[in-house]
Amino acid sequence: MKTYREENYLKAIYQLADHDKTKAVSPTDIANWLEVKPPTVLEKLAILVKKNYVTYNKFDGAKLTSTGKEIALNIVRRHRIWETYLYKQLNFSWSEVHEIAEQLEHVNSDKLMDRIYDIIGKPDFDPHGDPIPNKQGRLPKSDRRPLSKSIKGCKCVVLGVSEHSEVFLNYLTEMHIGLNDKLVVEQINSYDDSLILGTKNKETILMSSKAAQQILVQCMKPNCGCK
Amino acid sequence: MKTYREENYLKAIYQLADHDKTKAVSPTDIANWLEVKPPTVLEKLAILVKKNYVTYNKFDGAKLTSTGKEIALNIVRRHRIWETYLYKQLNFSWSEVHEIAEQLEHVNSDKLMDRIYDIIGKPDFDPHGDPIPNKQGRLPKSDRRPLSKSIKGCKCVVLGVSEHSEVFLNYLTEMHIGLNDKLVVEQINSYDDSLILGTKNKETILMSSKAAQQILVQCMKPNCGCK
DNA sequence: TAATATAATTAGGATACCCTAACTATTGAA
DNA sequence: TTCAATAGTTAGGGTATCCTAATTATATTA
Repeated sequence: MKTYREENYLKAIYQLADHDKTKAVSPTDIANWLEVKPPTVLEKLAILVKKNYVTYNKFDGAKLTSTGKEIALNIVRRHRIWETYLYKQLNFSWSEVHEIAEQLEHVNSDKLMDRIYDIIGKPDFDPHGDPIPNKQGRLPKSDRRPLSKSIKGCKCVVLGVSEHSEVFLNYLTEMHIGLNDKLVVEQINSYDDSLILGTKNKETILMSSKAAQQILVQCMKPNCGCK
Repeated sequence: MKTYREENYLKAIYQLADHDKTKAVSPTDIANWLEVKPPTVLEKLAILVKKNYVTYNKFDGAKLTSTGKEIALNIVRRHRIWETYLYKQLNFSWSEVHEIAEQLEHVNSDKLMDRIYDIIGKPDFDPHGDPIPNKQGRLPKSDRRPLSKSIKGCKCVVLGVSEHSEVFLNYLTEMHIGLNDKLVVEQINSYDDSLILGTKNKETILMSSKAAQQILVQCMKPNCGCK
């Protein structure tokens, strides 16, 4: 029996591991992520280990087993499908969809997910540019990389963001930067790595390195020389 | 804090009271409805009473307070809006929608409900003729009454059903009786209160009193004399 | 490296929900 | 009206989630 909480623990472990692949997922990380206390996490981890969804030890942290990963990716799939649906079909803004999808992702009906996925046109990526796992839990490939790794002169398309906070998303909206927009890197200030960008409206904007690290882009030409 | 279970208890009390307005809603009724045992219900009732959502005593049974009724009607509203949406927009069959709506009704987002309600065209009734409460918890008026209360010669329109079981809905389909169909009561057998009905295809069918009690109709003439 | 800060863990509790078994009150039928 | 069936209630548990406080282990840093 997978409860709503259990799904959230597995998803949290997946997302934390995905976010920083070099770092072990610690009980404290999970606790902060889910806004519970570490002992609560320890207790749940013991259960997840017993169910063979997770392995855990102090040094490697929590790791999903293949079964656990399958469940987590299914929730991620549902989440991203719902986000796309809310954005494309129900006219929610980029910054609104996450919270509602957090609830909808736990609705258990494969048939419903199939219908929704059909309607949005079976995309490989959600409106944030995050890949939608397929039913088998496989992720589509992409050449997305942070905008901060561009070289001068690079022309690229915005495919997503790494940070989903409302503050950041609102910042992008104010800057008139949205999904699938084209950007041109006109200048890179070597002092602080800030970028001067040309945007779709022929505006020229200055962007900090911090922000550029969170924007995921793909070069428009195959071997443009970006890292 | 209203949990998903709590919402279900309030909805159950509302629906049981609505279904038979003369009968007190007993703990056993609620237990059967929610598929739990009576002591579980008693325990929850004590909590709901303390929260002032419900009053309870052995003789009057469980009754919703105005606060409790408001919550219950909001859940009913969500449920019926989702059912309509699943049926009209996502092409689910009537027998499929209930189970999925049971889950979706607990998703908490007024904005989402507003969008969904807009898309289905802000109807007052769901496809089965059940009234959709407005945001203030007020039910749209209708003169729906059981077909079984018709007098001989009555001409009426089918507006809904009181029973939503698959068996019953399939029976109606077989009998070629659907929403908005016109019926004429040609004869009433006083022995068992069964009815002889004229239907849209000029068929004549016999219907038991049991079935007629579950079909909700409205007379086509204002003062036709039906009870 | 010793002192200190941080993380992991254990112990002990609380609440929400759900149960069975036993007891009491009510009702309904002989 | 009395006895048997049914409904309501109480007592006592169980699991899932979550907590605080205290303890132990690990890391960091002066």
